[in-house]
Amino acid sequence: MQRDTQQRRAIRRAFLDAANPLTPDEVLSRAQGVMPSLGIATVYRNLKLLTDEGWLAPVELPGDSIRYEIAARPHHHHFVCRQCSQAFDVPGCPPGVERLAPRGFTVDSHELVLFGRCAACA
Amino acid sequence: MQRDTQQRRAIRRAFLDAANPLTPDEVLSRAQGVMPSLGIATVYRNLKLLTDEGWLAPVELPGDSIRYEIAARPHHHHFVCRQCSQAFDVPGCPPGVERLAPRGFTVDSHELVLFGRCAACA
DNA sequence: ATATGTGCAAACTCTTTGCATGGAG
DNA sequence: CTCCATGCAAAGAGTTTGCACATAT
Repeated sequence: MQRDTQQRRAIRRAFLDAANPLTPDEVLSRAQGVMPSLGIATVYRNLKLLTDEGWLAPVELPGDSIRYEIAARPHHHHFVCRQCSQAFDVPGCPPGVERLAPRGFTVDSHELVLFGRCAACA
Repeated sequence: MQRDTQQRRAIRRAFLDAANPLTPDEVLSRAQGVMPSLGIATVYRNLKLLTDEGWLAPVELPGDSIRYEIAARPHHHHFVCRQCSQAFDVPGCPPGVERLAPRGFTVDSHELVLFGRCAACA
């Protein structure tokens, strides 16, 4: 069974407070605000655990480490700022995306990433 | 100035012969067919160099190492097979993709990745 | 002849794992 | 009191860099 440790609670809190997908490092520094002794290995272990559990979903955006976000969010995509390299959520999805696949290929999911400058870095 | 070494020629050949974007490792093993003494460090150095030159373009598909492809190709996207983890080119692009960005954000490029089973792994 | 390019090995970064200790139940 | 979870440090994977030697020009 799963224990409700301070570390795990701090990590979950980090995601609940975040508006964007977070890298392991971002999770570490945010969660250390509450739990300063937290180590990076624990972060990785919990990211894996919370993902297996279905609470987190991996967001594999190019360029950086893998990020994670709370799984129970509606379908959306991401914008990555080339300046500050933060990831932002983008609502919506272009229709008909799955139909681009070549004949004989089966699409089970897709990821769309926009690159550019975020409002703060513009 | 740039020297036309056997190694560099073997690396360029690997891309000219490939139909898909290649990871550094894939480049190494293909180019070693022609140049067996080729080392991975040389591959990395040349990938960087050919990219800076504009001959290659990085394709940062999630999940794996970064891949590269010849830059002078028409705009297209990619399909990644979850079984064999190869990347395939997908012609076409859904219209209006750039308009998904939030107000105040500037889009300079985008990447669309489809995931699933390729024809061979289906 | 000269300076760029290469191969090797060491350094680095990111992630995972082993092991003794700590804390939730 | 038990066992799962944590922290630390070491081990792995992928990538980059320093240095002496090779080679394209």
